Parts: sequence; C-alpha cells; structure tokens
Amino acid sequence: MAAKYLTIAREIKKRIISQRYPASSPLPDQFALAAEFQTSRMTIQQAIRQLIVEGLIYTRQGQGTFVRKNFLQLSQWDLPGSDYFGATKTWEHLGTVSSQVVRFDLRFPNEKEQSSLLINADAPVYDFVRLRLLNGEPMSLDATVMPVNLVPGLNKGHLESSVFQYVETLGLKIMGSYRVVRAIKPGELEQQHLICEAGDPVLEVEQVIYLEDGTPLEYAHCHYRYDHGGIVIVNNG
Amino acid sequence: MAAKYLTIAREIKKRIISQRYPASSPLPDQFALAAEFQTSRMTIQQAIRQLIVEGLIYTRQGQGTFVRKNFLQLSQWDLPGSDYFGATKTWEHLGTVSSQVVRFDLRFPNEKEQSSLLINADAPVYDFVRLRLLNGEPMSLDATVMPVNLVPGLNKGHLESSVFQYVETLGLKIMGSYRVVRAIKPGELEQQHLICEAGDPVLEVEQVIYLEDGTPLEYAHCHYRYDHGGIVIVNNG
DNA sequence: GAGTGGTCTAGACCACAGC
DNA sequence: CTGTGGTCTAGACCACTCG
Repeated sequence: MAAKYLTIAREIKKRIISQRYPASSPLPDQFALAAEFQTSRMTIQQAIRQLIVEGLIYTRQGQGTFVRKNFLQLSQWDLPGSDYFGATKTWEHLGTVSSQVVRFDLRFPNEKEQSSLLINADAPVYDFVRLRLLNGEPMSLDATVMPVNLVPGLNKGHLESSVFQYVETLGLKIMGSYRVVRAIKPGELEQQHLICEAGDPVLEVEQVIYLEDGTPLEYAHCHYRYDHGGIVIVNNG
Repeated sequence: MAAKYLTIAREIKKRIISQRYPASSPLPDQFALAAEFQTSRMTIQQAIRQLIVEGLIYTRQGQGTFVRKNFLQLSQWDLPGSDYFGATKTWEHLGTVSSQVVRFDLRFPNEKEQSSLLINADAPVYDFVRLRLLNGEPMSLDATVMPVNLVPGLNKGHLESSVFQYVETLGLKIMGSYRVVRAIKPGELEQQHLICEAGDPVLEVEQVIYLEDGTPLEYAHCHYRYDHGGIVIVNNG
C-alpha cells in the first residue's frame, strides 16, 4: 500500500494532465482537498510538496496553488534517470544501443583520479574504454575509472551489457552526478573509433557519479560525435 | 523571524560543518533532536527535509540520519544561481565581464521560436546578439529572442549591462532553464567575433529560460570558445 | 523486541494577498 | 476582513533494520 500522500499526488497529477484542473485558475484550496480526500491538511501539503518537486505546480502564499505553464514541455525531457547514467539512456528510444570494449585494465589511480574518487593511491581501480554504438553507428567513446573495492567481480561481460545493472545487483544506488561539458578537438583514439575527421568537433563530458551516501562510484571522460545530438539539462529552481 | 525549522536546519548544518556530528556515525535521532530544540518531531523532520534537498544528509528507515560523504566537494560547485543565467556568472570571479552588442532588432518569431516561447506568430520579439568578453578577450557569442510583452522597454543600454537585472526590476523571477549542449563547427559570425579558426570546435548551448510560473522568458543560442572552460552540471537525485 | 525514520491526525496560530 | 498557504504541536501507528 503506497503512502496516502503519494496516492493523492498521483490523483491530482491525473486531473491536471486531463485538464480537469484548468491551467488558468488555481487548484482547490488545501482545506477543500483535505475534505474531498478525507484526510488532514498536512497530508494534502505533503502531496502538494511532492508535485512541486516534480515541477508540476507551484504555490503562492495568500493566493493559491497553480499549474506550471510549461510542465508538459518539461515532462518530455525530465524523464527519471534519463541522464543519470552514461547518458546512453537518452538515445535508447532511437534504436539499438550496443557496447564494444576497447580496453579493460586494472591499475592504481593517478592524483586526479584519487581526488575525484576520494580514494588513496594504493586503492586499485578498473580502467576501461568502451565504444557505444547506436544501430551499429559509433556514437561515443567512454573512458571510465572505478574503484575495485566498490564493484568487486566486474568483468568484460558486464561492460558489454550494462555496468549499472551489475552495480544495482550489488545493492548500490546512484544518487547523482557532477559533470563538466566541453567542446574539444578529437584525439587519435576518437578519430579512429568515432570515425571522425581532425576538423570535426567532439563533445566531452567529464563526470563523477555518486552513490546515495556520496561515495564516488566512477570518474569518466565521455566523448560524443558532434552530429549525434546533445546533452539535455533541466534546471528547476 | 525565520521559521523555526529553518533555524534548526542552519544549526544542524553548522554542527556538521564543524564536525561536531562526525561523518562516521549517525546524527542524534529525531526524538532526541525534538527534545533538544524544544519542538515537535514534525518540525525536526521539516528541518531534516531541508538539509536533504540541500544534499547535506540522507536518511535510512530503520537506521538513522547520516552525513553525505561528498557534501563539501559538491558545495564548491553547487552555488545558488551559478548557472541559472547566461552562464556568464560562472566566470565573474575570473575577471571583468563585459558585453558588446552586435545586433538589436525587433521582429516576429519563426515557428521554432513560437513553440519554444509558447507565443503566437503575431507576438513581437526582441532579437539581439551579444559578444561576451572576459578581461577584453572574446568568450561567447549569444543570440537571444525574448517576447516584447514580457519585457517592455528593453534597450541597448540594458544589453550592455545586464538584461536579467532589468528583468528583475520588472518584478519577474527566474524559475529555471531547459538546455541542450552540443559541439559544433563555427559559423562565419563565430569565426569573426570569437576570433577562432574554422577547425576550432565551438560549444553551443541552446536554452529556454523560464519564469516562476513556467512562462518562457528567453530562447537563446550561446556559442562558447572551446578553450575557455566548460559548463558545470550538478545533478542530485 | 527495541530503535529508527515514515506517515498521519485534528486541530492551532501566523503571514501574505486581495477586496 | 476573508481566504489563502506556511508553520507548528502533541500525540499516534506503521515500516524497516538490527541484535
């Protein structure tokens, strides 16, 4: 049985999407909603808070609760998990995504990797490079470093399917990411695997992915072909 | 007088930063905190929820409340407003930022602009191009479209200083943004103003900035030199 | 079973906006 | 002044984890 406030939030969401609550006027006030759903006002407020963080509605003290004018636009992009992971997710609806392992090594981290992953110089890391293909066409080349102690037993098979699926089976949960996006000139590896000219720009994403408790899970450089879409960033205040 | 739960949240934050609550063990439980702060447990939970959304702590049912291992790292980057606006803010600490107006026109929107700004074909828009300079060096070239009815009275002087400062004086508040980041080859305008070669990649940010109620305020294409840093993206679950 | 966070109630008073 | 959302109380029971 889901929490009552989540059930109510879903019901209100349905009504907004079906335009039962017109975007032009405020929602019924919290007292009315509490009466209708046979619950207390606090519970209604929890449901409303839920919809606020989802970007669906906003409140104005002294005025009421309103539907965001752009929630439908945003909801097209703000899919849960759509850019949590290797950003591959963004393309899955466009065709078949596959991976090809270019390198899979074990070594010790350099200084940059130590500080990014919050580990010591003697903590071994996996170092692997994968080529991501969409319908067989090269899409991105990712170089990843992960601490061995967090993900014991990682093998080439996991790299070819989904590393994050394996990570989940270990009971680890992703919390978020820190990324820097740049445009760069392609190096030799990129020209070779992404099949691009020296004059073709490359989109570089340098990222650290964190677990729920803030432990860094991976530090990676992802290089994307310039002609295969971009990175979507949604930022709600 | 600030709300009690915010006062408590600030106090707990202080204790975490000063290491009074060691990162190795859980915080005091909610009942103990309620007793210490002479308040109800609900209020403590509000304070805790506040610190969760700030990315400082996390909770585990049946276990306790814990400090995130990376909150200090993230707090270096997750500065409020650091990438809300034209991303110029990111560089302000590096030197003097100035703007040079390349174009400032009035016209009707095309189809893409109509759908991005949620306006009709007969709603006039400003169309301006600005070159952003850091310490006199070209940094980015931004092409912006804004509905006239939202920002009446915009003039060249505002473009040279800060459009967002003017927007704020009109009582409008920014809610968030929707962006797509790509790597592209420079066009003629970019090569001319950003002083780059045809083979130099350019970082393109296509963005829509929204007001509090979801009304689109601006639709812009921002082009950055590849050798002047990147876009930082922080993503908490 | 004991201890933790998660949810919920039925009220109360305060702060803000609009008439 | 009225109506709205914002905060707060003092309890209650439930769900989960661990010894």
